[in-house]
Amino acid sequence: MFIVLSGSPRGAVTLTEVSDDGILSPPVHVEPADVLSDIARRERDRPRWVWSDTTLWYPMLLESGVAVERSHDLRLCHRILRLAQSTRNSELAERSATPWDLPPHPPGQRQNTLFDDEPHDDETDPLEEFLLQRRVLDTLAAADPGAAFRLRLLLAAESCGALIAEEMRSRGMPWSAEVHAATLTEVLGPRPQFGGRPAKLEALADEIRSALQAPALNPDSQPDLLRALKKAGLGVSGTSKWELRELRHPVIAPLLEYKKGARLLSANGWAWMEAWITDGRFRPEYVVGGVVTGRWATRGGGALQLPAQVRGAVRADDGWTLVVADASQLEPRIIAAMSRDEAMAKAGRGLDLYQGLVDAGVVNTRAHAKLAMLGALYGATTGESAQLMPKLTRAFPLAIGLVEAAARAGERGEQVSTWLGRSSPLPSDGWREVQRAGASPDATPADERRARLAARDWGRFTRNFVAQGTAAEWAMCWMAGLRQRLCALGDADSRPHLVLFLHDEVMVHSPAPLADQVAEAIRDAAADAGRLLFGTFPVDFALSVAVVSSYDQAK
DNA sequence: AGCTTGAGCGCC
DNA sequence: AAAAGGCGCTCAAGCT
Repeated sequence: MFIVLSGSPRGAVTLTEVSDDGILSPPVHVEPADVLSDIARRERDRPRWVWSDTTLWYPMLLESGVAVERSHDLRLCHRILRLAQSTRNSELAERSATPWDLPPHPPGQRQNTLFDDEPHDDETDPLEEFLLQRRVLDTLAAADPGAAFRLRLLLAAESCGALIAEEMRSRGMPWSAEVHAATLTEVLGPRPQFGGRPAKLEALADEIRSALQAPALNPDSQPDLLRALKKAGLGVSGTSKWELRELRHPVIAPLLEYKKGARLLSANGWAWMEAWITDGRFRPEYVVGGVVTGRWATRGGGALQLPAQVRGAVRADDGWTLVVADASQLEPRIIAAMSRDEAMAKAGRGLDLYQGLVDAGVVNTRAHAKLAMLGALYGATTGESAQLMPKLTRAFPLAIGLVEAAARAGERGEQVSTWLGRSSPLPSDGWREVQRAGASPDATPADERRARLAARDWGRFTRNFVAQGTAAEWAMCWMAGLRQRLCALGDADSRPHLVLFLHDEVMVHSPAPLADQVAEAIRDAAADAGRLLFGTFPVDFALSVAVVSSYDQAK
């Protein structure tokens, strides 16, 4: 059963029940004061809540301690359906753009008036949109039941992801400001009282100035630094650390150390801490579906790029513990399953698929296995990685064939789709124009070259899209299943809960005595996700699971 | 003064 | 040694 919510999250709300058969009950009007209790009461029947945008509706509920089990996020689902190859000719895809096509609202601006205005017109009415989406899926189901099943699974997983994102933000990641501050002081020196560089960083800057004999140098200025390096006789084209690392000169060591410190200061320094840590919690804003492939993004805080340096500050509360799990070599296992490549699945039977490649005699070393696999997933064209590719192709023709086919499709300007049916965007008009010019009878060699390079670029993108996007689907199913299992553990006020999701990694903050049960739930949910997507195909989704008191102890 | 762009580097 | 997919964030530089 579905309940469609329309109106404004903080105002009066209209609820319409829609049965699984599509029968509508008369709409019920609820006054603002009664909305929370009404939703909480109806949640006992475990409906799927249908609303315009989880980020608009769910925070209000969570603030009042109301969690919901299932939802359908119309905006996220619309974006998937609109682009999907499998619903290509549907009434939804053929419509001109509506407000449902808008990207997620900009940072800080959580009130989106587009869906709050009352009354809604047909274009913005949540019930209309929901019925439209149902029609599209029903039509697909009649033509291709399997595709409809997978797409519905994707929409449910995406919507559940949106719930989880808000729940994680509501609980927050446990963060010790004391540990973080101690790390900063150790690396940078004490926090400057009146701005300026911290002492240890300033000392390094002085070392750099004297090593380069440039007393006025500001090491933060790329052009200044580049000029000074060249003047000191170093043949560099930029100031990046991977170029500097190769040089032998007294300035290199302090310069690299300076860069590392300066990076820590600007990205995760005291200012970051003041902006993002409150009451011992880090609450980043996750953007579900923020990446074209279906991966999540974040807005502010950089939660998905926490450097190893500061991970020690993620610490469980007293009496609690962190259960951290990550899927090993997820994307290779995904392409093995998608292509039904039994040989590659067999190589991934243990924890380490790369070692499995060595044991199967495909390559000589683990490092080669990793390099070759990354080349296959990202489309390496040169270097050692590309040279290893033929070995992979011989050993795993199905899996490699799958990513190669995705690359060729992209080069032709076609869409590709993930296992559950999320489709890649079409290339831009500019790209098509470049292809047209390159194929024209009076194309110059430069035109042809430009077309070839652009085609290859887009092919590398579509190649990676199918693997990265399907991996994201597996991860969302994993996490949704885990969330369900965690609900059955502990008491309401001491329940293990997700606090971090990082593409192929999850972290659960758990009462210490429940850690083993949480670890088991994580493993069971991973196995479930594999079966949900790929049925009985024998591919292992291996996990490494660690029970730790702080994040730096994982791995 | 305020905006965009590019370099650089952190994560998967 | 760098490369090759997806991102976010910050700073300085360069622009209006």
